[in-house]
Amino acid sequence: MTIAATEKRRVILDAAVRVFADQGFHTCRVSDIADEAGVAYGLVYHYFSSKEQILDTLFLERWDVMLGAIAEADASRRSARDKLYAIAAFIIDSYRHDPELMKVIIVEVTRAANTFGLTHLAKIREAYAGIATIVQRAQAEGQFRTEVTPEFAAQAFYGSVEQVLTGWIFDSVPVGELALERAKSLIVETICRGLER
Amino acid sequence: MTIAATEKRRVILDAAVRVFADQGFHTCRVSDIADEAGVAYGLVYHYFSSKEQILDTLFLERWDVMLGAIAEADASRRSARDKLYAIAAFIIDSYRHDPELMKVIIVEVTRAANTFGLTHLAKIREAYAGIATIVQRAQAEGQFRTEVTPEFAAQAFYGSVEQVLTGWIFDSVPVGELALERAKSLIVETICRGLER
Amino acid sequence: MTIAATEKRRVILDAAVRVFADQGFHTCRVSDIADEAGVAYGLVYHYFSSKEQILDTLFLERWDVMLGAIAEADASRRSARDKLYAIAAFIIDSYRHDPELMKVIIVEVTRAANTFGLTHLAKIREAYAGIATIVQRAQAEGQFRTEVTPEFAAQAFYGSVEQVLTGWIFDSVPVGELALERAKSLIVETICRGLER
Amino acid sequence: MTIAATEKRRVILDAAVRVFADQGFHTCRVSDIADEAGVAYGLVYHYFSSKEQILDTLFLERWDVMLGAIAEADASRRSARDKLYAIAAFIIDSYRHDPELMKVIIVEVTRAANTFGLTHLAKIREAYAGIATIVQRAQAEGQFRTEVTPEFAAQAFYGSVEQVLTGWIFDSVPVGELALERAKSLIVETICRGLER
DNA sequence: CATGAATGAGACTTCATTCAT
DNA sequence: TATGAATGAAGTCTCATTCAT
Repeated sequence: MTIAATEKRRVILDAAVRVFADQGFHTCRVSDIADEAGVAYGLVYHYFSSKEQILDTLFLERWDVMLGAIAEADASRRSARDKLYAIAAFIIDSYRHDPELMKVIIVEVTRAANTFGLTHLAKIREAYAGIATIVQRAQAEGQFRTEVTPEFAAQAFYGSVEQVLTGWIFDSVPVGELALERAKSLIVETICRGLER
Repeated sequence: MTIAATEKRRVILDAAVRVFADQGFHTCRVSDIADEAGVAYGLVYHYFSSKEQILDTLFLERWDVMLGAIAEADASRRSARDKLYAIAAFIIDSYRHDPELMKVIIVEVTRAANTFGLTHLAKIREAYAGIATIVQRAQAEGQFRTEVTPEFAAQAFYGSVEQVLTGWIFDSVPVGELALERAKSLIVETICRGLER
Repeated sequence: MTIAATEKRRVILDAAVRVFADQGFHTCRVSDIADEAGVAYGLVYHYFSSKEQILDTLFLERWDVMLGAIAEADASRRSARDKLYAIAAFIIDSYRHDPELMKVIIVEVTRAANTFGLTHLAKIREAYAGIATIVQRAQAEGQFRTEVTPEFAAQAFYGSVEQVLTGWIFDSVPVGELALERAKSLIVETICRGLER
Repeated sequence: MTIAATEKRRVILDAAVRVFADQGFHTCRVSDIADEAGVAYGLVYHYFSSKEQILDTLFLERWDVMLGAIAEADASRRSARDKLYAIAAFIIDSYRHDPELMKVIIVEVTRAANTFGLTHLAKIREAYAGIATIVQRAQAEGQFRTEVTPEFAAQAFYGSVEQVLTGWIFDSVPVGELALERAKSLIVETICRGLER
């Protein structure tokens, strides 16, 4: 595959992000993506086997990075609170960096697990599992209380973060830098105080 | 409208819950609903103007009950923690009573706000606002810390609850009675400890 | 199914015969059939699940009649020559009665077995088998020589008939009544003289 | 044209035979041929102007050889029966030598005359005409009866041969050497006895 | 109220062919 | 000669919605 070829593929993916974010996956047409990318209709099918596979690709590209971030946080020698902060920060910075991509991932994949026959459920759960591991270690080391199961805590934590992002995504007002930074602390503060001894 | 007529309408709505829960709103066909309800194709359009309106009806029916529950909790003379417990309990009991309906509401409406041109966004936000009011009062009365804004706290609280439900919804294993009960306490415990002074 | 409904189905089938005969199965579009039938595009798919299923229906309808004719000939108390004459006459009269339908069956199904994954091969072979049975009986009774296997003779006989029809099908000149009648005798005469003692 | 170039052209033609025989002309894609030949997509279009032209080439290459064989048989000083035997033998040996090519020619061209706008009809009829000439001479010389027209006899003869080949083509069981040899005699025996005085 | 036949716009996908390199 | 990315017309099938009965 030549460099030029790869570039067109990227152009299509980037266009798809904008189109999915703007119109929604179900509502948009493949031709909208082709138009947005400035390429011929058929080229989309040269690189991707279906509209859904474009979404899959976008999701997996990004989600794998996030799983990496979670694993990295877990592997570090920080406190559980700091680890969770790192994760919240990663997600929120992802949103800051590319809000459209995060919108697509959350609205069309993460929060729409039903539609695609639960294709990505296993992958999504890896993230919950990674967070649960962090909680579990913190409980074992006595930082966190054991009343709440790690899995449950992970759900609560991730749910809070995603809900906050969802709020921003559908807000008419753009989110300021300050709000983004504060959110990191507030989520972690709220959840961790609930979990800590 | 005769009683028989009303009954058929109800039969269609109940069938729609099962079909939406099973196949998803976008994937299912109107004829699937008619088949499931055991009525003729056209009768669906006698009672509802579109497939979407069926979903709207299901959502609004239930959501209004929930807004009532939130308002009632707010109006009561209990502690903020007890109020939030009442809300979490209401949502979880809703799931216990009719998991398919809750699945539809969460997966197809609440978590899919993008798809329907944000139709129900305002209505959904009323719930957040109701919860935020409770938090705000608790802050004013000194029960809750003021570091976290009421809106933010409401998002975190609601997000946790919904995320836990989502976990159940996509779990292959049915949730036991005990787990349902425990979840109520755990969520409130986790979040309120984080919010309380 | 009401009578009217059945009629529209028939109208579509009859239109399909004309369109398939004129343009060929692969070349024509479903919309051509709908147009020829004077019905809406979607109605074709109301009655048939695919373009191919229309062809299947046409073929099976007619072929079953032919299998009946072969079975009837076999069951009769006539000489083998007369039985084969009856079959040749049936096929040729089928062509006389509805040349377009026979063109479609021969050109698009019988002689195109490859295209449809050999869907109808078994059904087609039933006809050969029926003819072979007639030959076999004639051999057992001493009317026919045993040098040629019944299966082989059946192929030769059916092949001759179909080839003659094919000639007519692609002829620019329409075939006269006389030629049709003579063909019956000539085929049987030629083949049976070869088979008889 | 260099030798290498010619070779690639041949490689593509041979690959096309396998692909057409396996998938059918309409079902296969040009890229399937390129893949099978192990050449780049575009090279197919360097040597051939269209997918159809590949089939045309395959057909004409082989058919001209057959017309030669028929002409040769006609020109020889043998009996009509021996001439027809020579033709049947040539066709059957063609199948023995390259069954896939014969399958393609019969299934996709000879028996599918409709599809390609009757492109090759004239060429195909040359074969019938050649056979008819042999019959005609035999009638003129008193070897064959005159009840059957030469054209008709040619159709019956060719139809029998092709039908037998078609049987082999779609048989799951490979045909033995003996069966191939016997078929030559049986066809000629059956048809000529019917034609001879 | 009830039926289900009829409508037709719309979307995805395919793939023969072209063309720049 | 050789490559394979790029093009875009064309066609099948779906399905929400309408409507005559």
